[in-house]
Amino acid sequence: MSSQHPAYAAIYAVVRTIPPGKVSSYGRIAILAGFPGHARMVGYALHSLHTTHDVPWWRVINAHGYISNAYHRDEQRARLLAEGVAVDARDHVNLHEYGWEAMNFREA
DNA sequence: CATATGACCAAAC
DNA sequence: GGTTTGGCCATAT
Repeated sequence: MSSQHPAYAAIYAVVRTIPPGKVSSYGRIAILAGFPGHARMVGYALHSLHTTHDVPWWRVINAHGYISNAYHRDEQRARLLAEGVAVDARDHVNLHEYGWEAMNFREA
């Protein structure tokens, strides 16, 4: 792998942990990777993936539940829909339904 | 080394 | 629902 920064490896590892049909946020990934508050680094790390398809980058959206990716939002929406995640016409995902366990405190 | 920009976030208005 | 502000840090120039 050609990770520029050591922290990227941890970020990628956490993103790979997201199960299909679920989504998480940049900030939450940063916390799980051991870098609370460094959400921006997560976004940069995922952007750095470019063509490397080792990581399910499409399962990561912003904390508001919206797709933040301006470059591949169409592809990201299509991939999420393909996994069963309902994406709104405004590229919005219901975090209460599809949010990953790590950010979903009510499951009972 | 200094600035600007960015797949962010939370609080405030 | 929207915008603005301050904060975090990696890259590019």
